[in-house]
Amino acid sequence: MATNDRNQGDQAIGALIPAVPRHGGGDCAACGARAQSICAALSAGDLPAIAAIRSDVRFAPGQSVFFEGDPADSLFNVKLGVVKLFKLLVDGRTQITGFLFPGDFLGLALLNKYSYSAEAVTAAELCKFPRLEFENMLVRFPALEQRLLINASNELASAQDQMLLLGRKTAQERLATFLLMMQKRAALPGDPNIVILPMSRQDIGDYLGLTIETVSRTVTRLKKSGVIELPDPNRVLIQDADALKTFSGIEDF
Amino acid sequence: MATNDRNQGDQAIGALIPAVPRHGGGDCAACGARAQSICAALSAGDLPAIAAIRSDVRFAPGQSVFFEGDPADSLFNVKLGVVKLFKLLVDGRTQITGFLFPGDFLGLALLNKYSYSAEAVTAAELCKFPRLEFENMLVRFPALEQRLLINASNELASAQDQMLLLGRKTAQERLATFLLMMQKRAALPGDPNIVILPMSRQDIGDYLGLTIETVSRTVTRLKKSGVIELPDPNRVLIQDADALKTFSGIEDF
DNA sequence: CGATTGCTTGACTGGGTTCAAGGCCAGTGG
DNA sequence: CCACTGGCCTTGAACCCAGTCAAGCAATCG
Repeated sequence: MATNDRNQGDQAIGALIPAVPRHGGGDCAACGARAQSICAALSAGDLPAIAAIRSDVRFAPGQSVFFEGDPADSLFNVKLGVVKLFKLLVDGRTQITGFLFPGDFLGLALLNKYSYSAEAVTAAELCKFPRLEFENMLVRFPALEQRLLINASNELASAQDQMLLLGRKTAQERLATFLLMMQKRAALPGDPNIVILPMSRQDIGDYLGLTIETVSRTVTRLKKSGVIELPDPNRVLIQDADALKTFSGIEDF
Repeated sequence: MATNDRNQGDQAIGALIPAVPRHGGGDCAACGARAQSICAALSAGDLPAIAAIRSDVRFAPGQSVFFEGDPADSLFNVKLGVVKLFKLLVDGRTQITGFLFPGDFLGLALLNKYSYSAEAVTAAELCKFPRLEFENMLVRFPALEQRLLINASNELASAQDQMLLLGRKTAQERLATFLLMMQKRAALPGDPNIVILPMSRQDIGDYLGLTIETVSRTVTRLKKSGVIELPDPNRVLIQDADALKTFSGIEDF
């Protein structure tokens, strides 16, 4: 069993940068995340319609985007930075269900309540859509709804991978899988073998169902066995990708 | 770490009942699963269109519906019985990602490959749709696609609950959560406190990330503490639902 | 500079796994 | 009718991987 009763009050930090939206943000044509986001389903001609309902919101590291149980009034696209989604048990044990990168979508909810919490890991900028207006867009642009379904299917497949990891993999297999996943999503442009870990050891543990100490020890073991190097704690150099793949339990990488 | 190298050849049993489809099955109006299935999104007038492309398939307990990696040519609705979805590691470790009951849908896939395996737990009857024809239906009936998206959102939410369970809950909390979940889905009509467990202890373990022995021991402990009774191994009488809810980590039950 | 924060390391503990045996029941065949 | 068999579940004993508790260390910041 794993208990994490670290304090939960980080969102106070965020108050430094009040997440005030700039309205009718327009200019989706210039959005760096568009090509990777659900908005790619829209033609250039349709962009103004969605630009009219959107706004930008910024978050400081540790600042909360929304809490589990909040009324799900908004949907978001990550434009910049990294966001984590997580669920809590009453005693503070935390499970991070995913890390979101630019282009990723969040906010789908049942019964109009978010079923998980979302918090900025790094400084982040999100594109925000009011729920009702967004739902109108779905009716108007079926391609957008189709894209959302594809999106949800992808997430479902990753969720199942993650269940396999959490239910059956060893600490070393979990770390290896995680590093390969991060390599896919956050490799340094220029050197695909240098992976940046924007999140803390605590976050990695909460994502992999491990404690911070086990994460640290396992990373050290991978380092000592020559599979990876650690120029600094938030940067991993993958020395032997094949070994990592073998450790990870080989899905498809 | 958990290893399950039980044999995988059960589908031979299924050969006794060759899963031969009865074609153009028609008669969706009489389908017992319709109200709970995605087909509820269609009006009575639209039913013939989908009836024309569907067929019925039957499976014996242990018989495989499809394997991870197979070309995803078909989508299915469970009409009768229970089906399990699971993923395997190379050494045989198994994670069941979900149990499906009548009305549940399966088969959404990326890149035209199933990303998990599906197998009948009990004798089961499934309604089968060829992929291409089904996709045409989605274009023709946007309400169906919308329903599918809602469906996927629901599954995603359960998947996140399951990640919390697998990553952070104790054996006892997992079992309590599982029994409450099964009560919701498989309570005996007549007495909502008698829950039928159609799957083996091995399946329960593979779903909860535990070994068969831990499942057995934990069930015994719950029995000894008076929370449940076991008339027989596949039937649970819930004596103290509140205690179960407390044990489970209380989500929303 | 002391204090704080985040990461690492060490020693010990413990919950769940592993290994092994035994019980129960349905099906089978002598 | 009963011995035998094989599945499935339960129980016991020993072990081990990851958790817990507790320092220690390095970088950052008032």
